[in-house]
Amino acid sequence: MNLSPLNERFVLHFGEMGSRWGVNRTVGQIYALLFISPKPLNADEIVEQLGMSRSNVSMGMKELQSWRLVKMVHLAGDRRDYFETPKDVWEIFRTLAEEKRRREIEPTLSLLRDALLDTPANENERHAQARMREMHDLVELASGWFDEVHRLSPETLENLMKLGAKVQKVLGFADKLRGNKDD
Amino acid sequence: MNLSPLNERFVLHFGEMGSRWGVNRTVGQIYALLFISPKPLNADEIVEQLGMSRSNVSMGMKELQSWRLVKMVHLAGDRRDYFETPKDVWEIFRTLAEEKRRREIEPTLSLLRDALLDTPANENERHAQARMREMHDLVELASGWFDEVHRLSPETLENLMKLGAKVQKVLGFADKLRGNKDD
DNA sequence: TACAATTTTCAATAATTACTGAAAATACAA
DNA sequence: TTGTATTTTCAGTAATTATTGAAAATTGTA
Repeated sequence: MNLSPLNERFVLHFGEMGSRWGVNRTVGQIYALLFISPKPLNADEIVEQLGMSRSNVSMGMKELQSWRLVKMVHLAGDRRDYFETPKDVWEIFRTLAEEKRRREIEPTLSLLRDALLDTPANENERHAQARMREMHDLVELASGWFDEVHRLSPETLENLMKLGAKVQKVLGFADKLRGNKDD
Repeated sequence: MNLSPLNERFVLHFGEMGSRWGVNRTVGQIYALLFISPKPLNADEIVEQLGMSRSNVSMGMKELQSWRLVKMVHLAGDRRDYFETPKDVWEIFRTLAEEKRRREIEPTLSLLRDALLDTPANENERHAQARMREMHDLVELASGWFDEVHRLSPETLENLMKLGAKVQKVLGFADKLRGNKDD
C-alpha cells in the first residue's frame, strides 16, 4: 500500500469496518482513499496506491456508484474515468441513510405488509401475525419519521442535532402541536 | 423447516436479511422464530423447528445474547435453558441502535480522534486530516444527538415520530431555544 | 474503418465464513 | 461422589464471498 502513515491508517480502518457496514474490504478502502483525496482519482491511481487488481477496482467502483457514494468525473483531454466522493459530509450522511433504508428496511416492510394480509390459519399464526403487526407499525412509523427528517436542509438538520439537551423541551412544544390538528 | 406457511415466510425472510444486517442466516432465523413465538423456546425446539444443528443453535444464541436481543429464562422444574425476545418493540429498537452504535460507530470515532492528534507530515496529509475532521465532527454530532433521543421514553419517542409533518414547525421553536442559552 | 486506450466481464482460485458432529465441559440430582 | 441431562467447544468440512488475470467489450481517435 502506497500511502503516507496517517492516510494508510484511515484507509485500513475503513477496509476493516467495511464488512460491518456491508461492503467488502477493498470497497471500504477505495471509498476511504477517495474521501481523503484532494482530487479525483482514476482507476490506475487507485490500483497503484492500494495495491489491488485493476478488475477489483472496477468492480468496487461499480458498487460504490450503486450506493451513490462516488461519482464519475472527467478531466479535459483525458479519456480515463476519474472518481470522487461528494464533498459535503451531510450529503453523504443522507445518501447513506437513504440507501440503507432502501436496501435494509423496505424489503422487510414489504414482507410485513404482505404477511398482514394473510388470514392466520390457527392460534399460533394468529399470535405470530400480531407480533408482525407490532413490528410493522414501528418500522413504518420510524420510516415515515425518517422521511420527514431527511427532507430537512443540512443546516436545519445540523441545528436539530445541536439542540442536544434541549430535545426534551422541544417535545413539550411538540405535544402542543399534536393537539392542534389543523395547524 | 417445521413451521406453518406464514411463520416460515417470516423466518426465511429474516434469514435472508440477516446478512445485510451483519448476522448470518441461521442467527436471523432463530431471532425471527423467537420473535413470533408465543412462549420461550429451548434449543431443541429451535433445532426441531428450523432444522439446523444443535451446535449451530448454541452459537447463534450466544451471538443473539451478545446483541442483547434475546434473554435466557428458566421454567419451573425444567433444567433446560429457554430463550425469548423482549416483548416491547420499542425496547428492541433502542437496544439494536445502541449495539450498532457501539460496534459500527464508536471504533471509527475513536480512530478519527486519534488521527486528529497527529501532526500532518505534508500537504497531502494536511488535506486528508481536514477531511477526517469534517467526518469526525459530523459523526460526533449525530452520535451525541442519538444519545439524547435514546434517553427518551418509548412514549415520548413515539410522539416525536408521530409528529411527522410538524417537524419543521418544531424546529422553528428549536431555534428560539437555541438562542436562549440559560433556559 | 482500423487502431489504441480503457473499462468490464467472467471463470478460476483464494480467502473467509458458516455449519456440523463428536467430544469435552458443565450443571444438577440421586 | 457418580451418573445423567444439557450446553459448549472445536476441528473438519461445506458453502459463500472476494480477488485475480486474461479475454472481451467499449470508447474514442487518427
